This record gives sequence, structure tokens and C-alpha cells, in this order.
Amino acid sequence: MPPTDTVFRAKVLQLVAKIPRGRVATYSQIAALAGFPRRPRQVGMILKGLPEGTEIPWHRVLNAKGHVPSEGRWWGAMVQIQRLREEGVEVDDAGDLDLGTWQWRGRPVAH
DNA sequence: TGATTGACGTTAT
DNA sequence: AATAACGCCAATC
Repeated sequence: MPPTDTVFRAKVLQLVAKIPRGRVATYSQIAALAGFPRRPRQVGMILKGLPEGTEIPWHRVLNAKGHVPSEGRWWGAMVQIQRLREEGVEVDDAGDLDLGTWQWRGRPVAH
């Protein structure tokens, strides 16, 4: 049984890679789908540690407010916003968007 | 080795 | 409704 942190990281990367183009997901959502609903922060840490030329669409992940985390990352956040716009996602200059419209639903909860 | 911080979220006031 | 405090766990100081 591998350490949980390794499994968690692998799950997160796989889930983020599965986010369709033009859709976004939140940290808590990714963490929940990965099986660890109480570790949204670790998701952010993992994404932060990703290389630049990674195939992982880390730019499609944002916080629960539908706002791009610009704190200390303002430059990268700008690139993130630009990329999202390229995919057709309407993002405000401040990095705000409508989660109800753009949030990814890989596992729709049957209502 | 212990304390603080962090790409966050939820619960309480 | 808005603001404050707490929780989580890994990484950093």
C-alpha cells in the first residue's frame, strides 16, 4: 500500500487531466473526486509544483469562488486567465467567472 | 524538532 | 448577508 500522499497526487493529476476543454473545476471538487474531500490545499500545492511544459491543464483549476488565485502568482494568473479565454471560458480581468456555468461535472450528482 | 505558512473550504458569530 | 475563526495536511523556516 503506497503512501496516501502519492496516491492523492496521482489521483489529482489524473482528474485534472480529465477536465474537458472549456470547463473548469475547483480545488475542493478535485480533492473530493480524488477521495480526499478535506485536502483542497494540497491540490493547490501539487499544481504549484508542476513544471511549465506539463501536459496537465492546471489552468482549469480554481478556488470555490470561481476566482483565479492571483495572490503571489499574479503573473501566472494572467497566463491562466489568457489560456481559459482561449478555450472559450469567459473570465473577467480580475479572474472571476460563473461557476454555475463553467464548472466541470465529471460526476454529476443525480438529482 | 517545533512553529509557521499556504494556488482552500467550511462552520460559527 | 458579511466577517472571523478553525480545520487539514504537507512543505518550508
